[in-house]
Amino acid sequence: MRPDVRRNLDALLTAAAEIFETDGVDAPVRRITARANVGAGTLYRHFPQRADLIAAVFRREVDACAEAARAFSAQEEPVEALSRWLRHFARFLAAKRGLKTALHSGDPAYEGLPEYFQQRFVPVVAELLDAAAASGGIRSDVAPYDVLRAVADIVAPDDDGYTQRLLTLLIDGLRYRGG
Amino acid sequence: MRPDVRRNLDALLTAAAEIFETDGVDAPVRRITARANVGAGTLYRHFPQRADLIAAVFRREVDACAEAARAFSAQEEPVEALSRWLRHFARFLAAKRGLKTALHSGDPAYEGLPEYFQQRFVPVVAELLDAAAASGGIRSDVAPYDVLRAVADIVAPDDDGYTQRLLTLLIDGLRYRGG
Amino acid sequence: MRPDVRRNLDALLTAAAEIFETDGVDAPVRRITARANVGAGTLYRHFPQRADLIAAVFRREVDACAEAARAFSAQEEPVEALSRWLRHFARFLAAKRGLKTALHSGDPAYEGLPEYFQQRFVPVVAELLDAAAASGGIRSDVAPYDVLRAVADIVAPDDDGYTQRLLTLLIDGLRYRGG
Amino acid sequence: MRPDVRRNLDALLTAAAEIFETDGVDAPVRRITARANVGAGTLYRHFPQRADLIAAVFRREVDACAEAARAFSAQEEPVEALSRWLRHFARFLAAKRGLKTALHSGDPAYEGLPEYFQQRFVPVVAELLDAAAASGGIRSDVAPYDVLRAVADIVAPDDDGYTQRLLTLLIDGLRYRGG
DNA sequence: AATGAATGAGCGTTCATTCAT
DNA sequence: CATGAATGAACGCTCATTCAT
Repeated sequence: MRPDVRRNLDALLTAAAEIFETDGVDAPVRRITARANVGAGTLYRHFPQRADLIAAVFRREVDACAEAARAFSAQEEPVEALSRWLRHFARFLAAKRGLKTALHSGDPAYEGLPEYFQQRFVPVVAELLDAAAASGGIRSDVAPYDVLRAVADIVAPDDDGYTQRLLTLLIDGLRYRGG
Repeated sequence: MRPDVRRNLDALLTAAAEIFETDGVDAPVRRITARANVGAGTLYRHFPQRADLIAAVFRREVDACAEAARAFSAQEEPVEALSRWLRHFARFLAAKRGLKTALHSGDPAYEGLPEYFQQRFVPVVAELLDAAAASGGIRSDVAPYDVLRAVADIVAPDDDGYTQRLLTLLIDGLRYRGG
Repeated sequence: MRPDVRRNLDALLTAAAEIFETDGVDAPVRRITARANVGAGTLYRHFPQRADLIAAVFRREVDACAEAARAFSAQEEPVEALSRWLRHFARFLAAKRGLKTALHSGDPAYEGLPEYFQQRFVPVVAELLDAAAASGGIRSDVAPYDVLRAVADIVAPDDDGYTQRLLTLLIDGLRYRGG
Repeated sequence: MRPDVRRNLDALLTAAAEIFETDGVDAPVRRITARANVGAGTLYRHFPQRADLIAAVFRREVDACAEAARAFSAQEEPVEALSRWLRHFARFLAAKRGLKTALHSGDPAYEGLPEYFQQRFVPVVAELLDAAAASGGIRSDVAPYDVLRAVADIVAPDDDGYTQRLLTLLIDGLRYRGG
């Protein structure tokens, strides 16, 4: 990859990351290109769909977030590992203004985005749930996707207290069994 | 209030209700005024903020939804009454395309909207929670507002299965108590 | 119609006529609105399709051109009347830069335009052809539409000599009969 | 000429021919370079003007079309040879989407194009006209260029019926003499 | 009080052309 | 010589809001 291309790509990803942080993921395209000092065409060349840019911007962080599950699994007992990681995942989402909305918007501009995130995160939460269920700490009839989506729904970037309380409630729901 | 003013107001509310149902609450203003056979200025006179129109449109239904809690309380035991009403409330939100998003969007156009809904619904859910806690069916350390907001977060108009499963999980979380 | 609306409409039609003359009928919309000192929306309100604007701009002139056939019919013998009017029609088209191309472009922006022009002109040329054929001056097996289209094809705004020579040839073709 | 240069040139010509066939002669440049697996700069090096590319692409076919006149002249009597060749020429143009329009568009991108085609075709039609006039089958006061241009004007790729009828009329015009 | 025409900034997107690599 | 990434002006169009009528 040519160095100037690399430079432009980096500039775009950096600019997009900053803009996404402050303005959310559906900020005007022009703001990103302006910040990156790059023509509009350059952005469209690298990221024909807005979803492609979002995915690219968050890919590393997504991977890191997914990886974190291993550490929790290794260090904590299963239910605690699950709990920790869900909170970790919530923080991840909270930092991405507008991502939550985009994920379930149905807007064609975001096509492919939910799929990408699911592919990465569903296995992670599935494993955590299985381990916790195997340990007898939670019930085993809850789908990984539901949990993932629930956390995404519940995240409130501006109200961490609420998010934490709801996560507790959600995990308690997983712990609850009939009786 | 002059009769023609009254007529215009009614036309606007009716039109907006229909448009909101089909196109969601951030449908173009013009579609509403066109359907109501009313000038754009007339709408802005009565509802300076889009939130005002939404609140007005849904006021009656909000009231009805809140009232329904009484019936549930009278007919069911406390936890069941709570559960029933939360599902009722979820259906109410599911029917209002885009309302959920608008409620937490932070968009200045929707200023005042969350407050209005809270004023009406928080007391309702507070009462249901208190009764259920008093009966020993659920714990007592969960804030009404949190529950309300959680249901709004969780509602998925196009995926009732998910909504129902999550409501179950949420209520189970309320039932869970430490041990 | 309110006077300001009338004024804007006039400004638009005048501006469009001027722009069409110099830049052709697919000049950028913005150039027209700029010249008319009018917002883009105003143009779109009155003329949702570009074809609508073109039709409106040329309507009066189209009518005048069609009407002219009467005078020729009244004053000249049939074949001469036909000949004169075809040249008149050619001049009309020559003055409308790009109209010819637009008429047969298939571009959806020009939808409805050919139809409008045909509706107006086909009867005119049909009558002229019939009269000329009745007088024995030309053959009777040529379709009005073909003649109309042929003239449109042949018109060369920048080369009146060519246009005139070809018109002669075309009319001679009409005069020719087998032997 | 270096073999790689030759290869690129061939690829460009082949690609352009295919694209012109399907998308017309003002298809985006990029589509051509992409199909040829060649950089944009390579195209611009060889064909600084779009017209240069068009001329190069059609050169062989132009030559073949011009050559065909000889065969007609040899096999048919003069007027018939003329008639046949004009229809042949019309088919040639009809197959080149957008060429007709480009020829008389005045667009600077097509600069030089008309000249190239004239150089090749005018002598051909001149000879055919002369022969036909010499045989007494047609008049002798019509310029070759006019006939050529008229055919180009008249060609309608999507309406062969019209094209044929107009060609007949045109040739009849040539046959007509005063009378 | 009501109208609804007008505004015009703002959007996403395309594409001929240039020029660093 | 060739590449192909980058440019960036230009386009058509939308729509919340204002304000002359």
